[in-house]
Amino acid sequence: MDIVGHIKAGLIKAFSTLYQHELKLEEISLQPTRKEFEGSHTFVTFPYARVSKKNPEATANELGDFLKENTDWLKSFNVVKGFLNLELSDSMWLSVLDHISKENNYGYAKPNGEHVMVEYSSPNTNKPLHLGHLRNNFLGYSVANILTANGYEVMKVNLVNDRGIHICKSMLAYVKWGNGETPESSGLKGDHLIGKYYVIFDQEYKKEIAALIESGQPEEDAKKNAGLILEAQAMLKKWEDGDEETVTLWQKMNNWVYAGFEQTYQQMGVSFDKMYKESNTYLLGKDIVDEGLEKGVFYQKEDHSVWADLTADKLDNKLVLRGNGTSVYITQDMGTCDMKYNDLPFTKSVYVVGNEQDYHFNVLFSIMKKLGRPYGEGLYHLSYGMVDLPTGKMKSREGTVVDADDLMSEMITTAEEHTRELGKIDGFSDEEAQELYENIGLGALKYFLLKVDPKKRMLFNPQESIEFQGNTGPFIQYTHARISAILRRAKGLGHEATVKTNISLHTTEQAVVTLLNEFPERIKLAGKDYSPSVIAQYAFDLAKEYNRFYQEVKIFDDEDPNKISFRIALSQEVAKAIKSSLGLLGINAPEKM
RNA sequence: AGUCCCGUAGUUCAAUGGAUAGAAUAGAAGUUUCCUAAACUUUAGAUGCAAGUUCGAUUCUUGCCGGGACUACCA
Repeated sequence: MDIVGHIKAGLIKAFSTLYQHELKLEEISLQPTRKEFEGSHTFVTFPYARVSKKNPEATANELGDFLKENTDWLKSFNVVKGFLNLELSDSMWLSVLDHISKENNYGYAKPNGEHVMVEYSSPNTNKPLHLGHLRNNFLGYSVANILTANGYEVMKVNLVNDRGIHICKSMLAYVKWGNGETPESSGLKGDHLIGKYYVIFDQEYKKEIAALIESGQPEEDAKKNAGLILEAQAMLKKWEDGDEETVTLWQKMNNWVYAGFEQTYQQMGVSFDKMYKESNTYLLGKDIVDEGLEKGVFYQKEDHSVWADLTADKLDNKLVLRGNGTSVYITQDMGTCDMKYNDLPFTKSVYVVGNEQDYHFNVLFSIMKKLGRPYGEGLYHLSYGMVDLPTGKMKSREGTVVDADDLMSEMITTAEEHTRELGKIDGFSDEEAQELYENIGLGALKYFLLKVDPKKRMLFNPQESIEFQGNTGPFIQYTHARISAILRRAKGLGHEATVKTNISLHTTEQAVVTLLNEFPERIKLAGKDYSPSVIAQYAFDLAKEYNRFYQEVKIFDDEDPNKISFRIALSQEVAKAIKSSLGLLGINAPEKM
C-alpha cells in the first residue's frame, strides 16, 4: 500500500472508532502540506465538524491523537485551524521508495482490456504542416501514450483530407503554371511544392475577383463566377467521375505530399498505426441517413433534404444530406464513426481537433447517441485552442504561418548554438551531438506546446519558446542528464542503489519521495482529463524538487553508506520517473547534455 | 442576435471548493576550491467588475464588461 492508502485507511478507522461514522474511501481528500508548515500530507477537517460534533480544530487534534496511537507510520502531527498536518515516520518513506523501486513500470496501470482510438493530425494534402498542426500532433501522440499508460490498448489513426475543392485548387494552379516542376527539379519538399501552388491559386483567384468587381459585379457573385473557381469545380467533378488524367495527376501530386509529410512526422517523432484517406471515406454515411430516417432521428423536407432536429440539445436543426442526395461533411463523419468501430471495437474514440469544430462534434456525437450506437458515450472531442502569434492569427493563404519544418529546424539550430556556447559537447561524436541538438530543440518545442491546458488558446512567442531555462523541456532533460551522471559515478565507485532501513531523511528527500509517490495518480488524472499538461507539470515539479535536494544534500559525502545507497536509489527512481514522464510527452531524455 | 470557450504578477503558464493564490521569465541581490551553474538561494509583483451559495470561492450560480470561435445544401 502506498502512503495515501495508509493514511486513508487510518482515517477510516479513526472515524468509525471516534465518531461511529463510516468514511468512504473516495470522499477522503488529502492535499500536500504547504511548505511553511511541518508535515507532508494534510487532511481538512472542516467538512467533518458535523460528524464529530466538535469544532474543526478539536476534530483534527482528536484524529491526530488517534492516528499517533493506533498506527506505526505517524511520527508527529500538528493542527492549524482545521488543517491536520501529518509528519510521517522515516520508515514509511523508506518503504514507499523501496516499493517504487521494485515496480517494473512504475506509474503505469495494468492493461484493462479496453480499446481506444485516437485520431489526430488530419492534414490536408494541399499545403505543408504549420505551428497549429504541431500542437495537434504533439497532443495526439502524447494523449495516446497517456491512455496506454492508463491501461488502454490504443490505436493511433490519421484521417488524411486528400480530396475536395481545395485539393483541386493546387492541382489546377500546378497545371496552369507548374511547367512540370517536381520536388526533384525544384529542390522543394513535396508538401511545400504543392503548398506553393495553393498560394498561387489564391493570388490569381483574388486578381480575377478584383477584376470582376471592377467590372461591376457584387463581391459575392464575383467569388462564384471567377473563371478559376469554376475550373476547379469542374476538375473536382472530373475527379469524382474518375477521369483518368485527373486522377493520375491527383495521385502524383498527393504522393509528393505524402513523402513530405513522412519526413515531417519523422522529425516530430510521431507515428500512426493506421492511415485513413477521405478519398475512401467521403461516400460513407448515406446508409446511416436512411437508418436515421427509419428510426425517426432525422426528418426529410419537401425538397428531399434530410435534417436532424437537435433543438432540444440547443444545437439547432442540422442538415445531414443535401436535397440532391449528396453528402455533406457530417454525413461522412457519421459513416467514418461506424467504419472505425468496425476496425476496432473501442470503448473510447478521441478526436484531436481544434476548438473551431466544437459545434460540429457536438452535433456528430449527439446524433450517434440518438442512433443508439454502443460507443456513443465513448466519443470524445479533444478540443484545443488556437496557437496565436504575437503578430496575430495565422492564415495559411496569406503566408502568415509558422511552418512546422522551418520551426523545428530553427529550434534544433538554436539548441546547437546554445549547447556549443556552454561548451557541453566534449566527448560527443558528430552523430551523438546532432542527436542531442534534436532532442533538446524538439524537447523545448514539445514541452512549450504541451505544458498548457489543451483547451486554452495559447500564445507562441518565438523568442520565449526557444528559452532553455526555467519551466522548459531542456531544464527537465538537464536534470535527467545530471542524475545519469550521478548514477554513472555511483557505478564507478561501486555503490549500490538499495533502500536500507534505519536512516533518517532530509526534508528535501521526503519531498522527492512524496512526488514520486504521486506519479500513478498524476497519470490517472492526465488520462481522465486527456491532458498532457498534467504530466508536463509533474515532470517539472519533480525536476525542480530534485534539484533542490541535489543542492542541499551531498550524495556521496556521508559516513553512513546506507544513506548513500538510499540517495542513489532515490536519484535512480527520479531519473526513471522523469524519463517516463517525458516519454509520455514524446520527449527524449538524454543521458548526457 | 444566439450558442460555446477564455479573462490570474509587466509577460507566459499553475491552482480535485481549502491555509498567507503557486511557478517560470523579465527586474534587484547572492551561491562555483565540493556529485553537470541549462542549476540553487533571497527579494518585489496578480484573481476584469458586481452580487449570490458556503465555515471557506480563482474554482460553483447569475448579471455586466473585455477577447475569441462557431451558428454554410463548404470540408
